[in-house]
Amino acid sequence: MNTKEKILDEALTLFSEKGYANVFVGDIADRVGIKAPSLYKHFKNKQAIFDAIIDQMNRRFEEQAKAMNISGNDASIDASIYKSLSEDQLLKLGREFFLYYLHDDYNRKFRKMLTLEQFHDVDLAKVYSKLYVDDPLSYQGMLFGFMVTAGILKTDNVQIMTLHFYAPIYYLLTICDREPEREPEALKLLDEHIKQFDRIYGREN
Amino acid sequence: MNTKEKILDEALTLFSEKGYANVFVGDIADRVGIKAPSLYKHFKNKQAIFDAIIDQMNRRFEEQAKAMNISGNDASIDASIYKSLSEDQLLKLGREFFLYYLHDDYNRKFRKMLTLEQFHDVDLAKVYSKLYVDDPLSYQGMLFGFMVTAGILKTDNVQIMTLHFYAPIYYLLTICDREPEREPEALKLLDEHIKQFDRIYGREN
DNA sequence: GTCTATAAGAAGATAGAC
DNA sequence: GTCTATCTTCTTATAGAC
Repeated sequence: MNTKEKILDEALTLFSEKGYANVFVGDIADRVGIKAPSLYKHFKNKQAIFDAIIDQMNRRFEEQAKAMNISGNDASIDASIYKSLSEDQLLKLGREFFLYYLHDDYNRKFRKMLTLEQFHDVDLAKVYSKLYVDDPLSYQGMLFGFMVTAGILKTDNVQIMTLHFYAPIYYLLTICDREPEREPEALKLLDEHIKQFDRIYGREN
Repeated sequence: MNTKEKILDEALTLFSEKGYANVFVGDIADRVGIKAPSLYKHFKNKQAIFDAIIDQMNRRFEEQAKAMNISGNDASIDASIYKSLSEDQLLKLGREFFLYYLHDDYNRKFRKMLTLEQFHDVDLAKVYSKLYVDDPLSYQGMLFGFMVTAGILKTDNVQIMTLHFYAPIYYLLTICDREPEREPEALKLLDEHIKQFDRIYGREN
């Protein structure tokens, strides 16, 4: 990893814990192993570091979205995976999704940073809403839509069913971001949530 | 309102929008209509203002909890209100609860301030979790418990049922805190959520 | 309790040598 | 690209008059 990347990496770590205003250029430099003035050879100023992190996330996200479109074409293939979805499979998928977002360093730090900066301006509010509200809901909603069509799930309001699936997961994620020691408790609730979700919306009903 | 109270009030307004570190003592003084140094006659320093806001919230919360215990004694009276709960009544109650927390200035500002400061230290994390995770869930869970006993609601896992009720409400609240212009959309989803909740857990099933 | 003046220090950023 | 030295500005907080 080159110096520029290392700066972004360490800055993200600090921003996610302390918030932009509480992180000093010197703190970032310390962690990178250089002096503060050297940092200005890589970025115009402190704000440019923050902006670069946001840009980087947008790029990664678009790549990921593109990769999903390639693997899933019109996403009906993604749904076909779920064609014969047992409760155990649903649990496994839910847990994997949850633990990935919780434990993946980049995802966790970026989410925490945005949490602290979401009210700072309209653009950041929109980024937060896109990443953690609208996109997960519309993607998950699309998958659930296919599953309803396939008769795996049953509902007359896919949007609300998706909200019922996703909102508790989001809620448990915010608990663990704030108090990581509550992860076991959250995982237990996650399992019970998914089991109950399956009972409510699954084939059997 | 005396000067000390006005300082707390204006400080909360600013902290909730910009975060503690981005608010300067002079900003608070400006809004109060005094000069920065005068502010130090009322509070030892900037941190003391923040701490006083937290203390004030704790006091208000304890008063409210006490008032609920008096009016509801062992809370079984609260539950009796819901004895004959129609979908319309559930909708009305849910909407009132949601709009109160969203529009009440003190609640909204305090919640937004804590959102921005929740990772700053363990104490603030605990305050956030108490106010917006554990207490709502245990209080709502208690009410739902009575309603299950009374046969108004049906479930074999009250905790998860409560999570299914509360998590979407929390989720919609965070959307509106971040993007107030999305309130109509959130209210529509709130209504559909509660209707669906009633269909899932209500008497009829 | 409020003011003006000011101290004290922190933090962002630049200059210029290497 | 990194460093030391330094500048500038901003911010908290105090001193002391009224």
